[in-house]
Amino acid sequence: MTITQLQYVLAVAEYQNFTVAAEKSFVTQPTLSMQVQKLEDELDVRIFDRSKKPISITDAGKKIVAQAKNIVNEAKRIKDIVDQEKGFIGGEFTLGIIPTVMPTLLPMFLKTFINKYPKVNLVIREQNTDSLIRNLQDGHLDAGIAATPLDIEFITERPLYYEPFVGYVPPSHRLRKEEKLSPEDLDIHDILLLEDGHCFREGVVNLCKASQNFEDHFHLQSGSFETLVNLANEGLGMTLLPYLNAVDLDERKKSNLKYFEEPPPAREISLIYHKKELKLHITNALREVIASVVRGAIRFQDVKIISPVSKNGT
Amino acid sequence: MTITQLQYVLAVAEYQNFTVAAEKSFVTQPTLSMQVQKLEDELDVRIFDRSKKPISITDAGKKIVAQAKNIVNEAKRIKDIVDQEKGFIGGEFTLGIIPTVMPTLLPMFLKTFINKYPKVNLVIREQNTDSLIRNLQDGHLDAGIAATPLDIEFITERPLYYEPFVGYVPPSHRLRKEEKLSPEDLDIHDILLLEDGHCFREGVVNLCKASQNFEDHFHLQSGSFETLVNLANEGLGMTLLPYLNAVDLDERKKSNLKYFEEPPPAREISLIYHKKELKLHITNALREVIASVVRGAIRFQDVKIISPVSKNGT
DNA sequence: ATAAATTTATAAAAACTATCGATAAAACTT
DNA sequence: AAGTTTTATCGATAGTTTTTATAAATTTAT
Repeated sequence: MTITQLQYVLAVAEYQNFTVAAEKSFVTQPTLSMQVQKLEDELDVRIFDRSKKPISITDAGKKIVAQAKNIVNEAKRIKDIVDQEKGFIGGEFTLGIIPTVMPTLLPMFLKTFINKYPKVNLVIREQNTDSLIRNLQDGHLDAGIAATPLDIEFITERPLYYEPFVGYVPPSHRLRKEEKLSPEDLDIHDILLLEDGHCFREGVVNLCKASQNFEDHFHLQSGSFETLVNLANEGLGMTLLPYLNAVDLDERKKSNLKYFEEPPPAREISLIYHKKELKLHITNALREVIASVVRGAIRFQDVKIISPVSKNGT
Repeated sequence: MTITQLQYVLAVAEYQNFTVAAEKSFVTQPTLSMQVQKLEDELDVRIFDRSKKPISITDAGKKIVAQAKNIVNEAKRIKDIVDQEKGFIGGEFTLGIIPTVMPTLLPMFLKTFINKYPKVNLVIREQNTDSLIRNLQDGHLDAGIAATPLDIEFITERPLYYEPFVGYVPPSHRLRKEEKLSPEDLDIHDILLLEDGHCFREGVVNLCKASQNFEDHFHLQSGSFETLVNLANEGLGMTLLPYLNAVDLDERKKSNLKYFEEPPPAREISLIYHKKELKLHITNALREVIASVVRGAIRFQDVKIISPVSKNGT
């Protein structure tokens, strides 16, 4: 049994087709077919059922594929271990970012990072917190950026910055006359929120919960802050924006912003990664780059951190 | 990088010597040396420092060896997966048994098992509960036999039998005149106990705790029941024995046994294994064999199970 | 300090294996 | 039923692992 054979098996399992799998593995079809056969002979079990097309995986095959994935992944990590030992900052690095952070944070640090560490092949994925955690666990992500604290056993959280919430209050809104917002003033029923799954929503819900007894139903949920702002302008209520999104608004819309009293409620944005610390060198490099660019953009000493995790265990 | 190369590296790491490692790997020394070199070249890092003898492992090497162990172990499991899928009962199976169970239980089932399943290469290791749990976690053991309940997240417990405690009370002892023992009569200060680490001791301590407020100091601790019995005969106190140890005593000593009132305090002995259920077929076969031989030796309906785990978190 | 013994590295030859291109066989499509 | 797609088989070839033989380096013993 060789690692190559396992990789071939994984390719066939993925593409459900020997010819395609061979192409993707950069070998000819007979090469791949023979190696898969050899492994099947050695284990004395069929992994794939080729009697019909498209081919299917046998029961034993499913378990073998699962284990093969495991082995091939662990084998790949040998290279990471060596890189880390050498202090080499390079190779592939996959970073997941939650949707409400992505558009504002990514442009701030991306250029700086790829210039400073040109040998890192940075792969960015936009994912909500739940899939982010799952992908960190099974090794599909090397690190993630999410609202914290999450308090998950196998994850290390390294705070990057604290981002206050800012109110977007259109002229027609009852809170328009207030100089500063206070969490007690908020009414969850006239705040426009992002759709479920975005952890920013959980944060806002928690913020309102802190001052009100709150039942779980909303006027409306949308997928982007831009939509929320436009809906607010239509008189459908107010909305809350993270600070970095708020400063990105055009001048006309900025006039509708209302800040909170000190200390403003804020979300904690952290770099999170598996406690196994597999690519710690790159992770640390990333953290320093982000921290340095954010330091110029956000400067708040005293904030009140709002948890992104819903209390009733979503 | 091949699995063979990783195995060679592991052999060198284990024997700290290329020549011996080659013999143990059933290849010649140049074969092994060259493959290790090839891997070092591919990773571009020294794994072993050969400049002095005996050779030593580099820092990077240590990490590579740890990961290689992982990979090679996971690779071995492919074969297990296939065996299990086929319902084949065979291959290596490593079983850990706690010291206070080993001498009485092992002779009862070993012959039956190896006759019934001649293709299983059973490896038995005597280990205390703590190392048993550790070895189950890192895959060095396939199953274990220990006093339960342990209530450990990743472990499945399948009770095998309930073994009552029996008092060994020498003629001079104050409890000698009693017909039956009762937990309330016991005084931890004149019970001879096994040394720390044997979970049987924890069970007895818990039994006494149930009726007394108990401070942690003992007259004496020994490593074997035989010593305890002999010490008891010297007038140093009484001791408690598991039922199967008690019935193994010679006739003269048996006269000093005193049973508990119904329901007698008892320990639960279980077959424990990782929730991953890697060799479930063999584990189940083992459980059935043990359960069938024990059924003839111990027959109690109503017992009071004493936990083997110390309450103050040892 | 030098010789002997032990251990690891190197070199060339032999055995073995993965890969390829060409082609046959099987299964599916129309 | 013919054509298309997909997988298996075959022989040739390049590449790799392994072995035997031997050299180089290191340690131990005299």
